[in-house]
Amino acid sequence: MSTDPVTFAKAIADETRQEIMQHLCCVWLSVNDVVDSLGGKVSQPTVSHHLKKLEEAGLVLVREEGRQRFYTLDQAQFTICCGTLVRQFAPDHAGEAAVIPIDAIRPPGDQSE
Amino acid sequence: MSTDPVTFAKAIADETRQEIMQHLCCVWLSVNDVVDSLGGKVSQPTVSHHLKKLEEAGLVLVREEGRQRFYTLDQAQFTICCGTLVRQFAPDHAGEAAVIPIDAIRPPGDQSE
DNA sequence: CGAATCCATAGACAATCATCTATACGTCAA
DNA sequence: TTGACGTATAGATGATTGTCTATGGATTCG
Repeated sequence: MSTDPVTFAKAIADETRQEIMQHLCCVWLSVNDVVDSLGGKVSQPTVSHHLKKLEEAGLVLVREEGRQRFYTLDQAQFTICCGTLVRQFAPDHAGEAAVIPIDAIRPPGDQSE
Repeated sequence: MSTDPVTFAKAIADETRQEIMQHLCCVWLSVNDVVDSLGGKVSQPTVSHHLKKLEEAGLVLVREEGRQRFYTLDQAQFTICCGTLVRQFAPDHAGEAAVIPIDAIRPPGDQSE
């Protein structure tokens, strides 16, 4: 149900897949829309393959409509996975910094710690 | 300097490496300590290989002491990477949920959306 | 019905990667 | 200095994976 950290990491550990995720952020796109958004970088079956990976990891929402399948990034699930990562591997920072701008954590020029 | 999301994801996208990260969380361990902590799962050169990967991704801190090398997980850097992920792929959730317990986001049995 | 469109699946191939054994390098101790 | 210890590196191998072309299944339209 809740994706384990290894599955989550493997799902997002590819440049093309992260590009796709970027394009699926906040919008619904059909498979061909995704193919077009990548500007001929990869073929349609390759896009389908990546979307399947993301779906298996529970990172996208799917809506079927006629002969088309629309995908969008599940931001809530993605956020949950990142939260799990932080709690598991950065317990000293859980509860504070996960979404704080970098400069707020390490001011420019800061040498301490 | 600041690890990009693809490099970060690839660095943590391995079960053995996540086990190592778990053991390096909040403590300093020598290479052999890490090998022992894995209970013979993998060999010493394999551990060195994984530690190198983590080091290249900027996820561990290293301290040399005589003929030993001590490693520890860089929780701050790890947290920064997770924050970058959330801002990039879950902008609607940046600023809120990254560290909120799952049940607070999706109550058990919740079917909505 | 028949053709076109959208997408998934199958199979092949190359690249990446996790792992091992063997070995080399640096450090410490006797 | 010599040997033991801790770690990194080199090279080989098997498994995984990203990508392609070809094709099949399902839906829509004329």
